[in-house]
Amino acid sequence: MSEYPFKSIEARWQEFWQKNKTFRTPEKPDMSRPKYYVLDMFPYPSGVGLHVGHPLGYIATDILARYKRMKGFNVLHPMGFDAFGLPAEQFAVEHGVHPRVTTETNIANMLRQLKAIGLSYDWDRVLATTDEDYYRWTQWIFVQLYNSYYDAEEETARPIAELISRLEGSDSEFAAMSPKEKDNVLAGYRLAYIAEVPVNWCPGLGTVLANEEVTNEGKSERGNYPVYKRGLRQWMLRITAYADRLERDLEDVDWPESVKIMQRNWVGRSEGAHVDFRVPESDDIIRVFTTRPDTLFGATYMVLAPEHPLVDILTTTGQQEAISAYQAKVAGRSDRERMIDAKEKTGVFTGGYAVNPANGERIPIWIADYVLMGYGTGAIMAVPGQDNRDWEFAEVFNLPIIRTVQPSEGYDGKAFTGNGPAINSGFLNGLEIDEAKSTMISWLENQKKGEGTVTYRLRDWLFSRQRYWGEPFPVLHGEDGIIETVAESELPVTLPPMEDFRPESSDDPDAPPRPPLSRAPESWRIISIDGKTFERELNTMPQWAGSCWYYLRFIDNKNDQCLVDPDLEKYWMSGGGVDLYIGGVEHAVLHLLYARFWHKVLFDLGYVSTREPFGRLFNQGYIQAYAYRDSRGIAVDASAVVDQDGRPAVEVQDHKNRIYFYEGAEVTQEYGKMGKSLKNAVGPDEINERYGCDTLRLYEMYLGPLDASKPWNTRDIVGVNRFLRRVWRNFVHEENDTSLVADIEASPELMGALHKTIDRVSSDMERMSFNTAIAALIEFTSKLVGEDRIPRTIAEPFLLLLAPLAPHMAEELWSRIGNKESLAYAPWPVADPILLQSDEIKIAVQVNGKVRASIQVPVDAPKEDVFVLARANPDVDRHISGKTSVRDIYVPGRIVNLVVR
RNA sequence: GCCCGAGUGGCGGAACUGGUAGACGCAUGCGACUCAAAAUCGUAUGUCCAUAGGACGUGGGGGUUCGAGUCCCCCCUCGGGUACCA
Repeated sequence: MSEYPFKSIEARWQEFWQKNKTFRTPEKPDMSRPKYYVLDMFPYPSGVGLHVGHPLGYIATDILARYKRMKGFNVLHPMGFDAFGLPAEQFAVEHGVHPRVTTETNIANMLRQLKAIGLSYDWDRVLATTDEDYYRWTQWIFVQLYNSYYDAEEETARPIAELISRLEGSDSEFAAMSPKEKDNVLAGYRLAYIAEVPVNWCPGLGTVLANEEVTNEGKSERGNYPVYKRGLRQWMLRITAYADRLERDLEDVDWPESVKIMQRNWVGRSEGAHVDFRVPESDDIIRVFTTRPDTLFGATYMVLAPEHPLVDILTTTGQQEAISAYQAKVAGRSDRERMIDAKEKTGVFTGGYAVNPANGERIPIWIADYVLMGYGTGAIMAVPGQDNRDWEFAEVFNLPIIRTVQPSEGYDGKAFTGNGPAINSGFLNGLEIDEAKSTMISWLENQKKGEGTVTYRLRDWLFSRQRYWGEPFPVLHGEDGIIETVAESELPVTLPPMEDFRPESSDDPDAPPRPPLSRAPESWRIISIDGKTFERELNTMPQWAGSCWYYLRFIDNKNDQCLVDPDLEKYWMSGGGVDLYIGGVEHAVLHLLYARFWHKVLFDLGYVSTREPFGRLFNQGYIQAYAYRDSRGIAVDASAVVDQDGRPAVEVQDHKNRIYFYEGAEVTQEYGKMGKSLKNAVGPDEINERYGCDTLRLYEMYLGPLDASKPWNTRDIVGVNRFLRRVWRNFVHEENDTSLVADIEASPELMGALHKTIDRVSSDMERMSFNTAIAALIEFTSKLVGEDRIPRTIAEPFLLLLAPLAPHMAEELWSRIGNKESLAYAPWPVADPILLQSDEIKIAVQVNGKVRASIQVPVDAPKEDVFVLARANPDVDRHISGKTSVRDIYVPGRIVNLVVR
């Protein structure tokens, strides 16, 4: 008896592919052939290894890579690791193990797991963002950003040197400045610059925290230290310069419409006006941005963000206490929490007033947390008549409401946001909104009280981190405050060896940050060039940096002269960039926007040939699983959670009336994306061991459509395993292990079924509908069960169809029926159109839209004949006899509908 | 809060362009093989009423249409993102 020996088969073929470098993409490909660049979003090499959610996308891209090879494409299908980042650093802080060691161990383990799934990556192109010869070029790109500015007129990045020589020549004031002053001016232009921005500062940990690392009580997730909002000098990247292009060029890419919409909303272009409100008896001006300058006459009060710099000046002595208390309350909350609670309107009157520039009225100035410092100017004019949030605020605090747009007839709601003529608005009265806007903008401009403007929700990219395990900035700070970038020949600036990776903590919330690199040996920190002393930048880059351009490095990963060879770049990126990029929709905005931004800069500077990096994007769904949170709202390791009877949560999670505990403390259950955030990962190794990776591959694809999220449940896995065992029995004799494939003629029925299967599987491959492709193969396999011998003309095409999905079994059977070569590059079968045709088709007959019968008709039967046949059917006749015919409908090849009364 | 998705039998899902809802798989029932079990093969399986047959049915409510899982409006629930998790 030979039961499907998956272990030996899978080991043999994985070794074969590795030894023969079957899937290696030549460094110099034959460029006369079409190319297909299929890319996965690369993983973080976590300590727990791959979870079953990762391979969902990887198996899909692998199937396509294998399919495209069989279709004659040069395929580039690489894999790498986004290996800088917090967990390795955190582990280092806690256990004293260098992040490099942890990272290398984790990568080795994940490589083993990836290879064990039979993924056809070009293993010679594996890279990690932590490789010195990779981050050398990440730093190089940073230098390009620093040394460039955005020419808004020409809409392109240019070398800053061009701007300097222009200013030196035409601007005498600039020419006369000291180097330090010039630096300050240029910082206003560079694509990389330093600015002070508000952050969640945790002095106890000596670092900035993400919103998710801050608990509801304003404490740090780790260590429970207090967290403060404070300004910090940070590296920023001027992504806002590209806002328009990032929005506009979405038109040219084949991405899910929802992702494009999210990116457009994230960029958040809005047209409107800046309006200046004067503060009486002072020189202070409060500038606001509004999308509705036409409603200025209805601005009855102003609201500033609690952190707005003018608040302290405007606040009267009587209000001082209330204002400070409110500011303190708000400071401990994240922007997100402020927005979630936005329905509950809170705020405090500053005691100060401003003058409405349209009508000269004195209006009160409030502070409230629904106005965020990070958007617009951090101040708004409140127009309750036309804005819901303002209306609600005005109701709570008894502020005046003036309608300045005539609501439509019968309108009895609160704020009116629809169209209508202006009222109570002086010179605007009677004008429709669009006209009123432009009239008001010209008036403001004439009066020097404001101007028309476009703003974006998008903010510049905060690019520095107070961490060790990231790319060092190739930046030197001179004693005189002058900044210099490290010479290209000196790159990479490698991380110094260290034993203590903690940033310096402090009890003083205002103490300057001392990131881990401040503990680096002086020999690293301080360098001397031409007699001048410099200190290295002590911050590092965020994890986003390395993932911003890895798709380019895969094209030419060994190049030590430039980041990518131009000819290779042109070939692999032709046709609009990466041909297919698969990853989770969680990257819809940040990663994809950052990568597009860098790509556009590289395009402007002439290093890449396409405007966009990723021509086609596809989001795979999530594998979801139960997760658990403790009383502070922090996710705990799901595998260590037990119920009240001490049973592991994974065994009872579907049961009702369970209470869950983690280390003795009660936790709450929720359901969501499998991964590190929710700490609910399940690995693929166990399934591999028990059923083999061809089963795992098929199972993950058979779970449902690729873009749908679905729960992880191993119960159904036997189904696809039975399918593979059935295929094996069809091809290999159970007793003597010999091939059952023979050079005999196939029946016309079987041949017809095969070609319909070829047709179905081929179109399913094209539209990435792998679950239905597998269903088609299962159906066809059932038809083979009764056959003693499988005709070769059936067997070979069938194995080729199976090959991308279950490559180990396909290769094994392919070789057992006498083929000497791997099928990895064998041509994909083509369905014979003649065998797909049939003379008769089945048509459903409806009466008044309800199906009553189905009839066989010739494919080309004329309408009238079909109606006659339909009426002749007894099941139809029963429903139409005695009734008047109103209308007969025939959709050829699909349906008959007889409408009667 | 704001932005983006999803919701179809007991379960995972199919139905690609408005045209027979439930392909395929799991689970379950029955049968064959077997001393027996496993494996395998065959067969049935949306719900309700029932004799032929019929009514209902794609999260809920309304609408458009000869015909709606699919299009439009309102609502509910769940998931993703919300800028330092990536």
